[in-house]
Amino acid sequence: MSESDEPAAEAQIGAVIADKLEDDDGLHPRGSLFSIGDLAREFDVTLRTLRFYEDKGLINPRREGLNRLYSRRDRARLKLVLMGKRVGFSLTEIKGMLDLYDLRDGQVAQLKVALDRFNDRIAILEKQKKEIEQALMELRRTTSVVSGLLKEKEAGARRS
Amino acid sequence: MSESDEPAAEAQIGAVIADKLEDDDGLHPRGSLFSIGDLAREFDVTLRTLRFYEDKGLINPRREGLNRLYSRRDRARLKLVLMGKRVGFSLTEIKGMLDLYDLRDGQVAQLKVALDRFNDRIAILEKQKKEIEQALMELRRTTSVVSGLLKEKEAGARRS
DNA sequence: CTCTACCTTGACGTAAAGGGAAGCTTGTGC
DNA sequence: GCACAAGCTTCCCTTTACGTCAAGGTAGAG
Repeated sequence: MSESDEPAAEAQIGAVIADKLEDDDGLHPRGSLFSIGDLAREFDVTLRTLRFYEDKGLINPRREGLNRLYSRRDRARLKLVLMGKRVGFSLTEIKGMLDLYDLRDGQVAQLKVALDRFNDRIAILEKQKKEIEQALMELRRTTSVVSGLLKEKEAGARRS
Repeated sequence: MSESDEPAAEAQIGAVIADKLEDDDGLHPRGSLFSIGDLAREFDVTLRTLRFYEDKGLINPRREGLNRLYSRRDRARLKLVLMGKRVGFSLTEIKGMLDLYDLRDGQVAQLKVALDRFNDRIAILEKQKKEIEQALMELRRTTSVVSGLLKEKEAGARRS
């Protein structure tokens, strides 16, 4: 239950939002910069994945020659992406929300939109949960029927 | 709560297994035969789907010239396929189980295998259910954080 | 100079379950 | 004699989230 190990293995959502709000774009001289490998290790994703996300417009690291250089902001975006994935958003949906953030005109409106999406997702997840519960019931019924049949069959076999 | 309407719209699993055990292969003269359209209507699937299933080896209707002719057995298989889908098996997995049935040597062994698969599925579904519950928790936490932020922002805006 | 590790782009593959459309038959009824 | 309904086959398209080569660049270690 310590809290200093595994810095962001599970990316607390609170921290994500917090990071998002830290918002140290490129304002200060040179914050912490990361290589693609750094982020891959930290968040346990493959390099391919990071490049893929970039290709999809989810992250936009600068270049140092050919190599990608990720800022803290890129890192925060990645965190958001991964948390989005965990709760079931598609990359496209996530991009939509990230793009909204980037517009950051009033911010408030954007947050409201995000909030709505979250609530939609919650509804969807609850529905899926019910479907799974349905499936579970059907399966349990089935297994009990089948095991009943099995017992009959075996009993029959013993009698013959 | 009546039980005579919607014959198989939801295919009771008990009935499925029962059908499977009726086992009227081609033994008796001429049972009931169905056209592709018949089954499509009865189970609310498209013709495309039925042909697709055939393509995947899940059903093997005979031909009357070019046209497909489905036997009661084909129909029972279809029922199993659809129920398998409902509980989350892939078509490939379903085919595997159906093929086992067709080996019908001892039958008992096959039923045991099916039973195992069912239990595996149950485990998977339970896991998914937990994941969904996790996601729900994360989302709920997030929404509360975000709506908290929103309130702050709005309050701040009013003060400025 | 050569290894090795790490990085790059780009194209193609994969799984799942069909959807959709083109274009040909066949049967039925008027 | 023709339209219309149903079927048939074949082939390509879709979505999601990457994995997997291919083919080569670059930098530091020894």
